[in-house]
Amino acid sequence: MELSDRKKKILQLVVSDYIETAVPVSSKSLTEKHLTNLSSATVRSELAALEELGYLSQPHTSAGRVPSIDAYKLYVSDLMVKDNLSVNELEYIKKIFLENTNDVEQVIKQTAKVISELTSLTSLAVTSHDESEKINNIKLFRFKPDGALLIIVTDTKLLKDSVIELSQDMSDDRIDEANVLLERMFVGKTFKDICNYNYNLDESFENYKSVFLKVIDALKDYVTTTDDVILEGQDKILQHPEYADLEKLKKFMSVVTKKDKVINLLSNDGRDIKINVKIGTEGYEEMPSDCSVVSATYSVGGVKLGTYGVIGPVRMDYGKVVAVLENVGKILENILSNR
Amino acid sequence: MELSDRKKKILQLVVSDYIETAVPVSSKSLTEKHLTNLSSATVRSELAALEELGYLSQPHTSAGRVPSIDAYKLYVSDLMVKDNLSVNELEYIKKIFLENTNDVEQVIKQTAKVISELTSLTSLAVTSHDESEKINNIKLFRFKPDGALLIIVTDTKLLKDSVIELSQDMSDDRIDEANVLLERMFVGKTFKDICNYNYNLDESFENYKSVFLKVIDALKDYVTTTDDVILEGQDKILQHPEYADLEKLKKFMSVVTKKDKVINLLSNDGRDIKINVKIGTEGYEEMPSDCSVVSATYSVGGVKLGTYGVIGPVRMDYGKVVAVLENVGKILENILSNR
DNA sequence: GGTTAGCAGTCAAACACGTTGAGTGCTAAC
DNA sequence: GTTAGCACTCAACGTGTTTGACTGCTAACC
Repeated sequence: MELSDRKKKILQLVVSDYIETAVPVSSKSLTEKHLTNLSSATVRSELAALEELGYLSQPHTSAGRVPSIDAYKLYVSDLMVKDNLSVNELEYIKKIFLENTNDVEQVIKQTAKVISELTSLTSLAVTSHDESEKINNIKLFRFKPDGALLIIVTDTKLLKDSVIELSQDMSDDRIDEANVLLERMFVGKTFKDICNYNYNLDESFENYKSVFLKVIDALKDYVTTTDDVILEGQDKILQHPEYADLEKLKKFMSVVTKKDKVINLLSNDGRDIKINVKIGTEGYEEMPSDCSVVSATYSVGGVKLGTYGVIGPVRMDYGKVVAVLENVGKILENILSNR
Repeated sequence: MELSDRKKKILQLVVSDYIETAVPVSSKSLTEKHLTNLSSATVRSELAALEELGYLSQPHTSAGRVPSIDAYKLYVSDLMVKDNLSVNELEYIKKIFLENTNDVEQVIKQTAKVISELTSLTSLAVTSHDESEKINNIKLFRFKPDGALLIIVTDTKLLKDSVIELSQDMSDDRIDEANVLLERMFVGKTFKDICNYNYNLDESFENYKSVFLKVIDALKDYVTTTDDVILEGQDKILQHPEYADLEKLKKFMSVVTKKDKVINLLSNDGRDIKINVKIGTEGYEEMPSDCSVVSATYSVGGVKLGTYGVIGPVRMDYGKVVAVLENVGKILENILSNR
């Protein structure tokens, strides 16, 4: 059933008021603040109708109304006005990304931090290990007698490195030779190619066989390894009155500090949408039910960079959150692709 | 004034009981649990004496006794029995350090995590940028047309890297030549040497002047840059009843997430002791006063690795904490120096 | 002198109760 | 369809009251 325009308007006011104040909204406050041409009794009957439809509920008979999960969903999809970020906020985002755009780790951390700061919510991030990422540059660098650093630069121009053990008899010359071969073999290939291809290292590799096997392992590791999870602004959750309860806080923290659970929260169920809003975390055990997660996946030139998002009370400022996620994504993608 | 043996014994029991239970200890519970050959009235008069001396206090007249800051100090310096870690715990520590002993960042994180896990407290770490650290290996590695990675291996065999911008006309050959010069100039030198020495790059450096200046800047940066701060187990604080109060939690979080404040908390006031115990964080503004910090500085071969510690309620298990810090340090230093 | 039993005193915590006021639903009139 | 008026509900708050876990004190005892 389609809601009348007035019902929509009232529902929108209730949700946005409640998001702002965290207090059940009463018919009186609505007529005083927004609907000055209506009496509270009229609004009351509309509210009763909306409650009948499942969009509102009362904590107790003599309290105002609180939005239901369905109301939030409708609010996000239909009723909400997306925020515009202020010039200051946009400048702040840009400033953050001016430095350190080489180190993946740094970029992710900074991104998560910006998002957390601007939304006043705890932010989450998982790095994507995109199989279709192409290798642009690869090289071994000996840093101690029995160890070398494998440095990989990909499409997105972000650095990755890992340590490779060397056998004792690996001379510097042979590392140089190995580097030539490495370049020939892997530059221009995607991680997927490498995983699928079955390298049979013939006699020309004789001298480097063990090193090459380790390099291939390391490359495969980038794809199969469990994703990195970053958490920023854990303290932000304390600002929200719904988490004044210690038990809820504990639940929240215990989920948010567990890698696999976070990955689960940020998954977008295969749907290919830019911004993913999960209202009410039903189905996520251990999670307090009045939690929402809003996430976005960023990519550069078709290669996924990672998924970023925020987690907080269902009563969060979706307009602002969506605006922040969109803008951070836009700016980040811009900077990374124009290097 | 020196305490009688019995007073010491009773004070020790009160502190350890309170640490365990978080409940003011009564004369009755002491005679029931530990001092079965004394009556509660006797203990009561001893408690009254200890209160007179400033070691104990009562939350209210009809409550048991709670240790004062002075009592904790005496407990740590004189009365406490240091814990022995279980075989399982020792194995757990060793296992953690088996991998990733090359990447500084990883080592620090893991160390902080182990400490947090074993003590059930929030752990803090600051990396030391020790001026006296010697450079073992240094090399530039081009990873994109206008950028190179500067890789430095030090005495402690831990990797450090930073990105150096390259001018457009820097050929690969010239990078190779620069690397030869870099090695000649910096290997065997300490960061201190480099900071103090005034490099006047004569005509033989003509081609690399700009790169060298950048490298020198990067090297100096390692020393002057503000230290990295790591935080682990922030959620652990929720387990302690003294932080059931939201305001305290906020204060705690706001300090613990601020770099400069953490560095301050972990500073050892120039005193050259292995384990530093700060009981009651008086003088640290914004910090709830009933906080303690226990920290230790780890080093390998005379080079400081960093300072690690825990922060939590004054009522923490000092015996356990000290044992964990000592053992983690021993094992870490061992592993790193025997590579 | 140190130790103990007994007893009066204190006070937080828990519970019950009354009051208040912000909110509602319903109804009758406009 | 809208509104004023009124009875009703119930969380929040403040005020007793009771309970029991402590203590300090005192007088007797070893």
